[in-house]
Amino acid sequence: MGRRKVEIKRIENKSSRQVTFCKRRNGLMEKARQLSVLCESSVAVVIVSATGKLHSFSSGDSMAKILSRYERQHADDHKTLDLAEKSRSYLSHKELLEIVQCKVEEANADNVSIDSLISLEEQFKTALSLTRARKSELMMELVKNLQEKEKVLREENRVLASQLKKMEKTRYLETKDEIAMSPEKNSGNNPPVTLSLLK
Amino acid sequence: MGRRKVEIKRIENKSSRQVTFCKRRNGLMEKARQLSVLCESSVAVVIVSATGKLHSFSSGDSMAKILSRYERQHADDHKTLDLAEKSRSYLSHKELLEIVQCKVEEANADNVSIDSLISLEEQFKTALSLTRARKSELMMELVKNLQEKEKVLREENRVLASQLKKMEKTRYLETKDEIAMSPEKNSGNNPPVTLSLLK
DNA sequence: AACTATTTATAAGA
DNA sequence: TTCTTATAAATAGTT
Repeated sequence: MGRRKVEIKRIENKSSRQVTFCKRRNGLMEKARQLSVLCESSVAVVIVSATGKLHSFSSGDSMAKILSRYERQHADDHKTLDLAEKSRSYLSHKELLEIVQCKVEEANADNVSIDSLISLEEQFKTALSLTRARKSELMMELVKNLQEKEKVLREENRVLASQLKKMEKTRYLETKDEIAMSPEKNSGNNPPVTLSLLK
Repeated sequence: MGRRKVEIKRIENKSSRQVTFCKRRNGLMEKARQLSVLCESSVAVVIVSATGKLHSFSSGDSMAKILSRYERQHADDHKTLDLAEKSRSYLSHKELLEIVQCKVEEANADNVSIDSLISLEEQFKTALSLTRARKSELMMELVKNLQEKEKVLREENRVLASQLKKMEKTRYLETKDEIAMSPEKNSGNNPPVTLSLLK
């Protein structure tokens, strides 16, 4: 439906491919919208351009709802996918936790088998101990870093303090000379303030 | 693009709506395919008919991959959805566990904050104990059921045994009469076999 | 981004 | 349902 018939195969010219992408993308979205309205159905379209840019359309029902319907249907398909595919861990921690929450509630309500709960228990046990281990590891790292930082700061401070002391001493001697000449009271004996931080 | 122009609004006639749904669904899928080929992009289409039937198309890249790209983009959107929406727990136990596995691996590799791990630990702790509690509950139920069943069976068995005993006794008396007439050796004193189950 | 010659999709009819 | 066909709609190439 254009000036000439086109074969359905990759368009080699980059710019005309880009233009066609834009036009047909819009066309597809519009068709999706029309279908959803005319036939009151739920339609979701997700397009990822060659450059990785995302475009999506979803009718009345939210995208999540439509995709969830898809996932329900295909829940068992995933069992056979390889791990790389399974690693589509596109959920944030937060989302994972929400799902875990749901699952646990579901496990509490439904007719779940004991076997499946034993396995769930085991998996959570493992997940818990791995999480805990990683947490400990990170905390140890953090502590180490903080200790390192403290050490550096202490050293800096020590150097500063010693420099200050030296200065005080010099000034004290100078002041003594001055006092010898004009004997007013003077608070020259204060210890350097920074020393307190070394306690 | 038909005999006449149609307004884009719900088609009231049920059968023509059905026909239109079918035609336009096919049209949409074909358009999606063409777009993906012409512009080497990833396209996913999910359609849920008014009757809840599912239809989907995905180009080269698997549906899961395309949807994961979508979810990655919108990971943060979900934070604001209400709980009902979040309850899209459309994952099987198995899938959940795969994701948990991934998450744990991710937590082990990435620059995850300690705070987030503490929360993850807490959540897994809760999930573990809830799962464990539900498991115990179900097992108790199962045990109770089994005990109930055993009781019923025992009772049945007892009744049968007593009936059998009665019969044996009757036969024994009859046999004694026969022996009195023709005195051959006879194993008539065996206790009923079923009684052993009552131990 | 508009235009328009054509192709394509499809609404209604058979 | 499937096919046919008149017509609306989409779009390829052009400006």
